[in-house]
Amino acid sequence: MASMTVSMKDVATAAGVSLGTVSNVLNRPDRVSPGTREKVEQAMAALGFVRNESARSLRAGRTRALAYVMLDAGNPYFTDVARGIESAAEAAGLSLFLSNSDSRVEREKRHLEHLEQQRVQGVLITPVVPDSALLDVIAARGTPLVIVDRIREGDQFCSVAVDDLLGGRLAVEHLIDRGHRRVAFVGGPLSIGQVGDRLTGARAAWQDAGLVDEDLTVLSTDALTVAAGRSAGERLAGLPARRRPTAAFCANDLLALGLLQQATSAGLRIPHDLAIVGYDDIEFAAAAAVPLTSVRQPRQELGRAAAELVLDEGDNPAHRHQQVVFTPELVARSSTLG
Amino acid sequence: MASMTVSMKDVATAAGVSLGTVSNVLNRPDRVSPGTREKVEQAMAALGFVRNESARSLRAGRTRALAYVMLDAGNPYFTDVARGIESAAEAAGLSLFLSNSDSRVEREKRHLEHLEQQRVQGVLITPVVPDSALLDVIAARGTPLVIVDRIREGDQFCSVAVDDLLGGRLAVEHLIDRGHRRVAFVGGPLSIGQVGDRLTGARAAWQDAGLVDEDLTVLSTDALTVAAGRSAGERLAGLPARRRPTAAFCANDLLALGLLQQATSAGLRIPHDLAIVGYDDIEFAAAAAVPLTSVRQPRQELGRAAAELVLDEGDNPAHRHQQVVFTPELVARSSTLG
DNA sequence: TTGTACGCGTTATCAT
DNA sequence: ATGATAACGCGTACAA
Repeated sequence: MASMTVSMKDVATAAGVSLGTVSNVLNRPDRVSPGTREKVEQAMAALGFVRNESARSLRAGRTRALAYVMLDAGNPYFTDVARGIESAAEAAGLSLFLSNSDSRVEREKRHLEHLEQQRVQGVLITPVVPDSALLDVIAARGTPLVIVDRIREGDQFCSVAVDDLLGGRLAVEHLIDRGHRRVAFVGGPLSIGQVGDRLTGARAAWQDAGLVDEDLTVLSTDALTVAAGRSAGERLAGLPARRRPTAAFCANDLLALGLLQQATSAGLRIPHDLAIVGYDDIEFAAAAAVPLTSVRQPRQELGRAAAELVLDEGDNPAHRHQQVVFTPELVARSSTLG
Repeated sequence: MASMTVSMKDVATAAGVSLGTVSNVLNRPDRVSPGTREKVEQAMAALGFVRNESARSLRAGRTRALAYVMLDAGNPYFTDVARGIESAAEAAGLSLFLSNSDSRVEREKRHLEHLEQQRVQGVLITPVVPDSALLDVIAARGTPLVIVDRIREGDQFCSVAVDDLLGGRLAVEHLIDRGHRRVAFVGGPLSIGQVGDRLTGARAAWQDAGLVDEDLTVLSTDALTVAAGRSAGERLAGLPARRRPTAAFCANDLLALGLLQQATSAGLRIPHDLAIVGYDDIEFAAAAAVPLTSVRQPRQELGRAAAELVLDEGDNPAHRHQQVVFTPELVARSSTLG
């Protein structure tokens, strides 16, 4: 109905007090006598007064909000990270704006521009391309910015990530322990830092075990999705059994699930014919028909730590940029333990 | 570095023009001569000017943004709906604020209050409790509000949903066609409208086929999650084979995946010992080791339609509230076709 | 074509 | 304890 908007001035008039008093009721209730406070509060309720956040932000110079630009909202990994961020934001009395770049640079750019215009207190982002110049521009202009899930060297900003070299190592050491001597690394594009690091860690473990490079083959994929996993599964299942790797280490769980599904439907038994290790340990990993061995990352903690870093950068003049690295953990399940 | 913020006034000074001219360059570029425009644009670039959205919104009386309050950001179903909303928002030149109530009323309330304070142009919401009075209050105060995934009768607001009665019917008719005569409905809490409707549709199909009520048992769950599905699976697998239903219709895919996993690990073969139908057809449904038969909902279209309704309500004085109902579709896969 | 001035709703400072 | 008033940055009507 009433498209008319109620302002503090209207409340003041209705309550028969001045504008300043209404403001005091809202912001320093102790500075106003119980009687007038009561009057004002009743007027607010009667008129349906709603604070105008735009005006507050304008006055304050910044919004009471944080923002997280997700790389892929469809990936439960990132929604878990977002949960961690939100819990920290809530504790700080801030709201959280979520947006989704969907791995596309132009969408990411659009979101970042919007957020800068909103004057959010801080931006958390899992960037499509971590060394995008836009990030530096934003940070240079004064918006606290933290990179999530990716380490960037240099002192330009803070970042939080999980040790992907170690994660790759854990996965492959586990496979070697289980007796595998021909392993495929499934993932891509390799230009994605996480993917490259996981592969590097995998190779290091392989070499440390004295195995030859050729037996750790790389099956490169276009994307880290279930569909890409399926197509990798086709390629793998198409190989003659003698040359086929006995195990696959996938750069994330979505790939692993796609691979698992395709391999199963091609008649391979998991883990007997093909063992599979995923990465991220999303909830669906444990729920797969063959529960998936995976490298678990402390997602919520990652998000919380990131949020605390932006907040510190915004509030603490003595803030120093830092790189926080969490430690992953292997969770062994049926897909390798048959 | 520079925590100093650049305003249009600064740009005007730097470019040697007046504030109004800078504004014109931004909002009506045609009303300004190429020469001065050039000067102003260079000044903006040099100073790193970023428009202040708070000031714009204050002036305009509303934000250039829509908001979607999701019921469960961890459920891919809702992120797909969000994608549809975003595409419509983008087409209208608006940004989209995503928030997640996580099925908790107090979180939903908090988000709604924030959004009202932001003066967003419209709120889309999949509510925890569809008849919450808060929704009416917000609508009454003038914020266009559309209910997503739930029909609410009465003319208070618009809503978009998928026909859950039909969906339940499709699922059970399919099972009857496949020869099943003892079926379990798995879902809950039944107080959730969608769940109740799907059950009602299922019962209708059951009765239409002349089957007796007792053979359509209800396995009630606490939540629509993978974990709840697993525990339902335990209960089901615990029944003696003679009494056990030969098929389960789950109120959503997460339940179905949990059930699938638990039943498999309890030694049941899918679909031979137990056929399973899910609901939503999320990507993981097709990717399960036994690909899941599911009832598909047009998620992106749902989101787009909802967004168009809020926009219409905001822009079109002749707007009339309406209830849009989409039609679901059964996608048959191995979990019932074995 | 360009400049001036006012108001959007809020907060904070300064008087009273 | 309360009231008056000046910003915050922007958009626009109006004047020049």
